[in-house]
Amino acid sequence: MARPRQALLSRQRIVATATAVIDAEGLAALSIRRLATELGVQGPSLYNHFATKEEILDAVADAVIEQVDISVFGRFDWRVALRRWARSYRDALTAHPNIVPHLAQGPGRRPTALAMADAVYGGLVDAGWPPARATHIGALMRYFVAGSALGSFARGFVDDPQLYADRYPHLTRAHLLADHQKSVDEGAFALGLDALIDGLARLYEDVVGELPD
Amino acid sequence: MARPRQALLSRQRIVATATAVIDAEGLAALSIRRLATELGVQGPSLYNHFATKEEILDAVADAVIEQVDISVFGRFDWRVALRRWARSYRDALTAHPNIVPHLAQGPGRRPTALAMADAVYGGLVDAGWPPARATHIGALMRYFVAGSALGSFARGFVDDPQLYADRYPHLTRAHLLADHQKSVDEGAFALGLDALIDGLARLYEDVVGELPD
DNA sequence: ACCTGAACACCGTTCAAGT
DNA sequence: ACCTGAACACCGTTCAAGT
Repeated sequence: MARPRQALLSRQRIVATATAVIDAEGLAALSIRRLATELGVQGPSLYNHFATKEEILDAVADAVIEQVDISVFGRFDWRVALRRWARSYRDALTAHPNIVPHLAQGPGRRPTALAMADAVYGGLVDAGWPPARATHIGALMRYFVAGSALGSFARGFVDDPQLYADRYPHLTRAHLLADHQKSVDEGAFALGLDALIDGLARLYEDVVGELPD
Repeated sequence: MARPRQALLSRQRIVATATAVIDAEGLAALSIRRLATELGVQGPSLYNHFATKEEILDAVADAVIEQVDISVFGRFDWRVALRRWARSYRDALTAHPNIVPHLAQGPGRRPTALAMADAVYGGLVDAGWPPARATHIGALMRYFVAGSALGSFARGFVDDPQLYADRYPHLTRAHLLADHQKSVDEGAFALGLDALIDGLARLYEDVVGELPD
């Protein structure tokens, strides 16, 4: 074949297909050859569009973050903005949980991830938070959201009553968790988000005080 | 050589060496052949002690969790116990951050991880939390702690002033974050832990009420 | 500019052969 | 019981050769 008159590949198509493989079979299942097969080309062709596999994973991660709604900062009270952003952030990550370990390494040079960090930090500083606190809040929210998407808590428990019986006196019903995966993880996230924002709002009143309107 | 009269390997020695390689060079650097070389044997020898590489990673993960102090449950007020456990949990994970993505997949069949889940859940239920809430609290604490250890927030920002200048108006000082990695991550964790436990304590008073002594 | 086949130095795992 | 060499089907990446 050599070079076709119309390019067979594009960065966008590569990223979309990589995302589909990672979603369906996990990070470990994504190899260059496998991805190439899925795209109808040979492995080395991909190196015309990305320098390394790492660059492909970065592009997948950034495309996931592109789904996060950061328009809330500046438009709503910081408590409301933080809550809506955290929900949107979690929704984006739980739609693609297998890429979370890669994405949680930080924004690096990924433009969408940097734009998100900029919006969050800027929103908090504009709301009156001291810069150091704004950094901490951005960090701790990422801890909580990334942790919640990294692996389901409920699915982490094997569905085998024999495993828990006798040995772990309080876990006698843990084998049922997997059946309620979604509501357990959702309930835990909701409770943690409430507690976090409640705790931060109380601190805010001490640190920043009520601002005159 | 064939079989030596004194076994060259033991599960313990394999786990210790695997942990050292993962700590020093990351999860991706740990291959069976590399680990075998480090242990002075050939690759296939390891399969006399572990059935798969996955089992080795499970053993590394469980050894990390073994360092977490779960003796606090039942000995202290649940707020104090939760706080001390979370700190100890984070200390254990941040000592071995590269294994966190594996470990955060849940306890599976790892005995130490199951014992920890049992202690946390039991401690909360004994303190009067309804079972469903106790599950949620165990989950959300894992989200926060695992997220905080998964990747440094501060190190996630590249040390390159040019990257942020102009493009990200609020991140003009982000290139300095890496220099303060430890205090940024520690400050964010401390703030989040305070907010979480404060928020949960307020809920506790609504849900459980004050118990007579 | 963009795709290919061949090649390099790697993987995890199996298995028969040794003691 | 426990270590070995050879082998299998894989990896990510490079590169000269094609159009």
